[in-house]
Amino acid sequence: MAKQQQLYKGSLNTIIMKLLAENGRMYGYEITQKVKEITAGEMSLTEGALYPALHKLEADGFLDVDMERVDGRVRKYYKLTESGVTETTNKMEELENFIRNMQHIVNLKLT
Amino acid sequence: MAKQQQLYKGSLNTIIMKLLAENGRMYGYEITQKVKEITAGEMSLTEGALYPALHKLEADGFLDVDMERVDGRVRKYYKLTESGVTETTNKMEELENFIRNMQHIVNLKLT
DNA sequence: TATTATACCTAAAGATTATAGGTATTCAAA
DNA sequence: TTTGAATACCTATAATCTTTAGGTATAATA
Repeated sequence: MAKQQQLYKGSLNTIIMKLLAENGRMYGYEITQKVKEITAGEMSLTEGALYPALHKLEADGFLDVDMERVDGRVRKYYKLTESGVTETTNKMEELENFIRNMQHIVNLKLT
Repeated sequence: MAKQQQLYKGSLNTIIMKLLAENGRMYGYEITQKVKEITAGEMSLTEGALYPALHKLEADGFLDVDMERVDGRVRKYYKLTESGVTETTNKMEELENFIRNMQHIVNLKLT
């Protein structure tokens, strides 16, 4: 079992929003599974961080929700609002700038 | 004046230690200037974060300090200890993993 | 002489994530 | 059949890290 990669604080919202941008419509648990799948288990979102983050993004008007009952269980599907799309673009720019600057600072060569 | 890039929380120690690894011996204020210079002012370390971070790294045995009086002002020069060198390697691996995973998650193309 | 740059520092607040619980249903294995 | 794992949601509290907003002091510059 490889050591779990800790999230750099500030990256969670970006992850959530970009996944929604690419997949259109997702529910919380699905997002956690997607991240595990994409990173081969190296990263996993904790639910204690994820759900409050989703609620905050919704409260800020970046996400819309609709409930759906599937196989006897309720899912809360989230999708980006219009301002959520704009915010996603901003977050992505921030991430790209951060990574670019970090590359320069730590003299990092990415493959 | 472009918007200041916020640090992703968790990256400060990595920045400090990698700069020390590359430059051998630096003092706090010098580190802040170096980051500004490298990132063309896009990033700047706040002193309120930097100095406590340096003290913690020293307390954890990753940094050694010696004082020096230069032009009537005291500088505290820091350098990596042996375990600091090891820790720097670990931090760099973490950063590389984080960036790689983020690239996959957000489908990011870096130039 | 007043301001900017250099050089250090700390306390408190703010933001974000982790830990550690909780509920409830479905499905598979024992 | 009941036990455990997976699915699916949630919250409160703690922990972590950085920002904000101060502070002191010297040297150089306007």
